Amino acid sequence: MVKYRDGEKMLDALGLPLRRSMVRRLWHGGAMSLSKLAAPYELTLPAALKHLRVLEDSGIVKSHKRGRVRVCIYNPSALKELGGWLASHSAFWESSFDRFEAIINKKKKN
Amino acid sequence: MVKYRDGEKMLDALGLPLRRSMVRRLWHGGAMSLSKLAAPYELTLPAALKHLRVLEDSGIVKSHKRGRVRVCIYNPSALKELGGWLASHSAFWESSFDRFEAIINKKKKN
DNA sequence: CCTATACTTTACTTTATGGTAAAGTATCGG
DNA sequence: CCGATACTTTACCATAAAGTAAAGTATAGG
Repeated sequence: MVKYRDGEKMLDALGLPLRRSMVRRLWHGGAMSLSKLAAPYELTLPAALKHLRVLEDSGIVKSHKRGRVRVCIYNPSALKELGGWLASHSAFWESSFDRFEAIINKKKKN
Repeated sequence: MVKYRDGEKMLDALGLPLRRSMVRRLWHGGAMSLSKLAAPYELTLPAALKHLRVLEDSGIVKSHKRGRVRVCIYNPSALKELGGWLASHSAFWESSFDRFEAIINKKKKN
């Protein structure tokens, strides 16, 4: 089961057009190596790896090493769950609101 | 009817924790003025206005002037539609993929 | 009217993060 | 083994976007 914390991470991850495009590539083209994933963009491998890590950390993408190749795979269930939450706009917004407000209030001087 | 283009804008808008918090405030606390919306954060009014504009442009939030006060309102249907798309991961990903790839390919020299 | 309020605009400054190059590590293929 | 390949790490840079201050506009209230 995914938690609302992952919802936040997913929204952060999807906040960049480039990363959304990478997700689409994986969703469209199936599993592929990091190099192949990065190929259409004017990106060095380190940059592509950084973005992959953000996507992986959010749960939208999975990856594993097969020899010297990093195989990247789209994880449909992650966005399906995020979508479910947004559609019903319930648990996700409620709980993360409280967390965020707590931080903000601590920061303010009153 | 909202288009997939708005889905892109919504994801861009929700890509910042601060803006997500603002959406939660409006969802939680109902309609409020820009000043009241901005109050919990260490933000000047111009900065808050910028973020409001991004949210408004995406359709997640609506606003109108009532005298000298800008009243901000959460629009539940926007995120509901985005959620529906993500949950069914179909139209949104398909169509915006083509658009984005076209731009990328034009940029690359081959 | 006159002052205060509530933005809004303009013209910047600052900083976070997206990007790179270069060197390092691990695996493959002959 | 040995060179080539496919990342990975480290250290740094460049800029877009988030932020500000200051001045401008419009409305409210006495």
